[in-house]
Amino acid sequence: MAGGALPGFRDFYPDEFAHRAHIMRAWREVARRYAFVEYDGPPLEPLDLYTKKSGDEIVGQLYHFVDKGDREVALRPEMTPTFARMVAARANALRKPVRWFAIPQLFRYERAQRGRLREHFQLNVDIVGEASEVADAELLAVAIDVMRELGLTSADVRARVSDRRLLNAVLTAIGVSGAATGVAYGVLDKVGRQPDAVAFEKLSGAGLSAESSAAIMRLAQPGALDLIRSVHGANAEVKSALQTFDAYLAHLAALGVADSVDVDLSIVRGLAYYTGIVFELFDAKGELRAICGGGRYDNLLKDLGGVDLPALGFGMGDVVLGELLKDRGLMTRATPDRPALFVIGGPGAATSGMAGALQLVSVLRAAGFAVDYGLSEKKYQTLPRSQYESAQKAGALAAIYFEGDGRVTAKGLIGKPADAPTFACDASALLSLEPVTLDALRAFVQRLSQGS
RNA sequence: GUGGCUGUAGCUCAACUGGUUAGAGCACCGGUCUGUGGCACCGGGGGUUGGGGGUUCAAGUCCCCUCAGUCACCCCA
Repeated sequence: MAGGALPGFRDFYPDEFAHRAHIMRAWREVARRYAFVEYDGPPLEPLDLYTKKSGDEIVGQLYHFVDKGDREVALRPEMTPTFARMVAARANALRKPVRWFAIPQLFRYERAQRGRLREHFQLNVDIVGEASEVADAELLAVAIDVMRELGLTSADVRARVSDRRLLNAVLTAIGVSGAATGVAYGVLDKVGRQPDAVAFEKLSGAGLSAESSAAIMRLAQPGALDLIRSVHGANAEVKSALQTFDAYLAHLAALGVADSVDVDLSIVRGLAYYTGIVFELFDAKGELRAICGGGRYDNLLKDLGGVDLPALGFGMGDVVLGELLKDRGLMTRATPDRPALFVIGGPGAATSGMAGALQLVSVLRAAGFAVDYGLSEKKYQTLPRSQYESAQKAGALAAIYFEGDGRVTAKGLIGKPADAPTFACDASALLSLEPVTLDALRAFVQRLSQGS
């Protein structure tokens, strides 16, 4: 549509904003339960913050430009470099382990597709300063608990976990080394999405024997862990990595999330900086892109900020997650806030006038109620029937009006008019903010909100 | 960046093999209903059929370009 948002960018109308808020509420709530604290950084960063880590080829996928001070800058495509910088700058002063999270809006100049836009919000959760696999388990538990918070069960979303150290040890044991390692990673990453014949061709092209290639391909199969245990269990490197990974799985079970976790050594993660346990979250039907991905990146802080601290984290975008929630019917309750009370012109409208209505509105708001009304004298004086309609369409719990005999009446708007709950009080008591009257009205509204 | 598919009102869709001023439902706005409700009835605003060009007496319909969406690739968050 002409005149709409830029391609890959979204307008958030109230309904969509409510969906976004629903997701962000869940993010913050779970992060809070896990005792992570929120931080943020600039949405615009020096270009080289990203080129240093990822190489110049990433520039083609960045929103970048030269600012008026001749600085090369870019809209942040990810949060990790900013996070690494912030942590590194105060590394000595921060209490370890650091548990921080952020909800940045990220940008990437790429062709938009379903679940993949040029802009999205992403929950970033990171832990710094703890090398134990307990931290890895804690991290994945956060991600899985976010799913639960949003109503997604282990039948909806699966976590796939792998370990680069284990994979590296096994590859070495198989006899894969040097450039062939990268090829093996690439092939494993594409298992299921690329014909096996192509995979074998690539492995062979990297100088690997047919037996080695077959062994690599078996790593992507279910039960690969047991296979590794029996074939390479005696290898010291493999044995050590297996112990860590087994402990990790045991921690996940103890944290109560094992039912959502599958071991899948073909999870490689595109980002090169991962060094240990990595994971991704997918919808169980496999219809969408990854919901979440992360893992351990023990060398990144050293490479970026010169501080040698172990670290791990994940990113979870709002786009794919939102698609999944909509597909599963879990987004229907996420609606814009509605007013509690809607002031209409009742029998007392003629005598109270607009001034009286506004005074009532003002008092109710001072008392903390969310209050809406017609915004015009004409509407205030029009037929009660159509005013009730307006109040209902606004989603108000109750309509409230002057009776004209010194009293104010509030009437519930749910159900039939005949058995609508009614609240009545003295107008002057309400307008003078009398505590007993206000409490009674609050209780009335509270009852209505629970009934709906 | 490459290729396939799609594009009619805010939304869901109509419009026979090209043929009068492109329609409907929902939504929105106004009115009637002389006073307690999601109703009903009446009326209204809204589309240069994504945009541009071409073929034709005539294009929403056919052709080309372009833009956007979508899917696959690429790449990844």
